[in-house]
Parts: sequence; C-alpha cells; structure tokens
Amino acid sequence: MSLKHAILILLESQPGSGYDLLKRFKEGLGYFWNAKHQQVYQELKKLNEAGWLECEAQAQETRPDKKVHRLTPAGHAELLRWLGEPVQPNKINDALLVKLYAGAHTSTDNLREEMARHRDVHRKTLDSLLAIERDYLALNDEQRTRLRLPYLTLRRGILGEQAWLAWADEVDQELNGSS
Amino acid sequence: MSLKHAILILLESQPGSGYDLLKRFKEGLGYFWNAKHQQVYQELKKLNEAGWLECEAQAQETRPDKKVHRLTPAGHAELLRWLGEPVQPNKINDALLVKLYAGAHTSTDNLREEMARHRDVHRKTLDSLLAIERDYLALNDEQRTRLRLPYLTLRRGILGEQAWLAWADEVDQELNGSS
DNA sequence: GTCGGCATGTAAGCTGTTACATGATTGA
DNA sequence: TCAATCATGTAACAGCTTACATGCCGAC
Repeated sequence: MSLKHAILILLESQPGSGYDLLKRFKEGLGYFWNAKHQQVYQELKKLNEAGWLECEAQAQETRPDKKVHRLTPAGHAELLRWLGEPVQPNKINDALLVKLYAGAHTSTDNLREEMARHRDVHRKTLDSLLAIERDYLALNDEQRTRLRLPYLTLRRGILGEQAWLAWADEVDQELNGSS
Repeated sequence: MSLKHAILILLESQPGSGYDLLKRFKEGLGYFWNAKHQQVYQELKKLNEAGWLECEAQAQETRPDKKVHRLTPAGHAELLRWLGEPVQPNKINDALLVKLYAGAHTSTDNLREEMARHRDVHRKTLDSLLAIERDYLALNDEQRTRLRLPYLTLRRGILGEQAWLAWADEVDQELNGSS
C-alpha cells in the first residue's frame, strides 16, 4: 500500500539510509505507519529497482558502511502522483474486539487482565504523544506553521488514544458491575 | 491472525456456510474485522483440514447447494485456548495520515477533498452504529444482558468514529484558516 | 564482559487483495 | 431485461511477519 510512499516522503525531506529511516519512523510517522527493518530494506531495494531512488555507499570511520538513498526526479513525480490520488479508507482488524465479542466463552478475570494490558500500552502511547505536543507548542510561530500538517496527524493520535481510554473505562465499569 | 478465530466464534453460536458467515460479518463482527469472500472460503478449507470444523453438504431446492460448517470438539478447544491467550495490540497503518503528513507537497484543496471523502465514510459508519445501538437499547433486560459484550464492541466503534469526526473538525478548521 | 546501538541483509511462510470464473433465481 | 442475491471457488500477486545471519564499537 503506502509504505513505499511513506519512505519517499521521509527521503524527500532528507536523504538517508535504511537505518536512518527506521529511526525517523520511530520518531514521527511510526505512530500511524509501522514497518519492521526487514520490510524497509526490501522496500528500498524495490524503490531503487523502480528508479524512484538512487543509492550511494558512504564509508564511515568507526561505523559500518551506510547506503544513502535519495529521491530521483521520477521518485519525486511518483510522490506527487500518489498525493493527488484518493487513499482508500482504512480497514480495521482489531483482535481485541473479536475476543471481547466472544468474551462470554471465557472468564471475566481473563477479559479484565486483557483490558489492563492494552490500557497500559495505550496510556504510554498517549503520554508520549502529549510530550511531543508540548514540544510542538513551545516552538516559535514560523516552526509551528511549517509543522502544522504533521501536527494534525499528532492530534489524530491524541484524540484517538483518549477515545480508546474513555472506552476502556466503560468496559471496566461493565466488567466490574457484573463480575 | 484471528480471522480463523472470528470464524470459529461465528460458527460456535450457529453452524453455517461461507455465504452465511459473510452476511454475519456484515452485520456485526465486520465493523472491526474485515474479510472478503475469497479469504473466508480459503480459511474454511484450512479450518476443515486442521480438524477444527466439519462440513456437510446441504442440497436446496431452488438455490445452489450449501456447505454447512460446524465446530468439532477440537475447534471448540482451540477457541477456548485462543481466548485464554493475550492478543497483540493492534498496529495501525493509516494511509490518510501519511498523506496529510506530507500534505505540504500538494494543494490544500486536494487535502480538503480527501478529508471530505473520508468524513462521509465515517459519518455513515457512525450512523449505522448508532442505529444498531438504538435497537440494542430497546431490547429487554434479559436480551441486553446476553449481548452486553458485543455491545461493548459496538461502543468502541461509536466512540472511535465520534473521535474521528471531532478530529476532522480540527483539520478542517486548520485547512480553512490558512487556505 | 555484556548490553545496546549501529548497520545490513536473506528466506520462508502467512495473510490479504485482485482478477478470473460460473450459473441459477427473483424482483423492479 | 437488468441488477441483485444466492452460492462457491482458483490463481497470482502483494504485503507483512518471523526466523536466521553477521559483526563492530562504546559505555557501564
């Protein structure tokens, strides 16, 4: 789908190696697009073969060699083409909800533990998103204007996680009210 | 992942054909687990081979023959095993956010149109979820108690869609404020 | 001396999508 | 007569995960 285009976006603003990309995923895009290192390296290979990237080996003194990838004009054109095309609405496949749906076949304790595990994950995600938001809000006007669209994606994360946690409260109330 | 288990859950409460399952997906589970007919038929084949289902052909007068699948004891055991096991938190891959993140490379109009398209989809989903909720709330106590866990999954859908739409308002404000 | 970070990949397998394929019946 | 519903599949491909594989450097 759009891992290809996520990579093009990241390399458009700054050329880099597969390893660099993985770090950038963790910092920003990774909150709404996941990729493991194996997939990134494979995708980079494909993007090079397609002529959207070019690659230059860069020797380093103390570190292993890097392969620095940068967009070609064709890659830039492809990115613009993709941006002009409608994206498919997301399909959701949420195993936790499948489990809850069938929860009558298992114990309430089991469900409560499962919810607690997931709540921790969502709580931590929300905390780190809020920390990023604080940093953003402390920037000057010019920087905030430049980052206004990435900031909107951050807001999506924040509102989404808050809604998840509000839902988790409803679930806990229901599970405790009738244990 | 858990398409297998979603199918086991649906067949646990009521044996049925692949076609029946697809209808049931559309009515309930489909709001948080998607599957095309091709995948369902293939999965049914695998589940039969694994010994979790058994299958009986059922001739019909005016309609094509049906293959009715039902859980075996091994299938039931597998379902219980899966329910006792923690599920992985969802990974999110949201192409719309990727596009918005890179929105500086395209026009504001393009982004506004994209948002409008997605807003329609989410609005319609929310409406149908709210309609299901109204039906649920009109049920008697006994029925509501029986459906309380599926109802929680419905609530997840409702809260999630409402949060999405609230976010879309923020986005529109930002996109219109600086067109 | 061991753990985490830097840096890159291959290969097998599972999951999911798209395209192709068929054919009857019912209602507008 | 045209579209929708019923009913089932195969085949090729794309996307993603898991396991395997290597090796150096710096900090604690």
